Amino acid sequence: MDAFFASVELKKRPELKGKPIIVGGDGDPAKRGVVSAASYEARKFGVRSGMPLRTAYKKCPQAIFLPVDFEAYENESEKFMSILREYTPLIESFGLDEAFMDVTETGKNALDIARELKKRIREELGLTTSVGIAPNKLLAKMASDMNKPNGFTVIREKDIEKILSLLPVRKLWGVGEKTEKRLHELDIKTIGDLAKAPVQHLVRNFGEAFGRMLYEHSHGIDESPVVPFYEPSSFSREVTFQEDTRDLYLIKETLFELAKDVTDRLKDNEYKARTVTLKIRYRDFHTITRAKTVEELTNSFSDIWATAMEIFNKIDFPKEVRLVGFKVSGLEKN
DNA sequence: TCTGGGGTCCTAGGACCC
DNA sequence: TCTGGGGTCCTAGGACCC
Repeated sequence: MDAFFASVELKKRPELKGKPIIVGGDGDPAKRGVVSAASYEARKFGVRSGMPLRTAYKKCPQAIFLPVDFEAYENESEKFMSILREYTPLIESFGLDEAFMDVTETGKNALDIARELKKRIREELGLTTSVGIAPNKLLAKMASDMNKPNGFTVIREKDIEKILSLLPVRKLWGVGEKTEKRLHELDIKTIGDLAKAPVQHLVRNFGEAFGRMLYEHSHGIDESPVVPFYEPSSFSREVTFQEDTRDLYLIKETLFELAKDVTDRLKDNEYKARTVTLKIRYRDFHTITRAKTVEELTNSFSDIWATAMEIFNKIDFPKEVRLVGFKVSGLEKN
């Protein structure tokens, strides 16, 4: 889905159409928060998702800043996914606004399906999409990114090398900022350069799993199946304070709220957990996590909070805190 | 100066067991 | 005095994705 959060906001307030829209935090560019989505009008000013709202404001002060309205996006996402489900049950959602579809067994032409989907989503939801069609998930994902917005991109088997080789390595799925930098240090700038590197060289530099993945991905190889449902492996919540604090009561109180929330979600989804993790991010962005695993699976708030306090009491607070987080993992279904 | 929130997966090291 | 090799579980941190 193109600029999904921003596009849903425009459905709520059509009079804003054509204006630069920035969705993020609680919609106040003077406060802490980052851009969750920016309309293409805002992107012209250099606004990107992940950017601090304050920075976005400097780049585009005339933009309309709106708070994140998850409920609205979840609703729209439901409608989007159910349209996809009419074509195949083999759908793997990836966040609220993306999905992989395996249409191999539908007996229909993938391009026809894609054309129909784009049309229906435009007509029924009033939203535009960018579609990628390819022999595997990796290439479909990269294809969908190539001609945004309103894209329609096909990568055929015979064109894989030609299409990949000239792209910067950063465009490869799984290569972020850090890996890009390390690859540059190895004089690897394009996906073609990466494809020329021997597997062993990559494994030595990036570890067994990641090295191998880089090798395969650079050759367009991806055998991973479309998986319609994953068991969750953790539930968590975290929050950044508007101002850094050393007030231990405030920190503990905030953790308490997060823990209640997470435990409610644990119960609602009918899981029990064995591990509790606290996360503290200090003023200088140094971040620590401290975990404890108990013998017995539990979903009882008082058990979970007791474990959290055991951990909490061992944590040092030598400097101000900007974020606290609470997570449960080691899950099993009730 | 600034750097959200919710997830996943991987690695390295230590404890422990046979 | 010198102490292997394999496996599992746990913790902490880091990179990446949307």
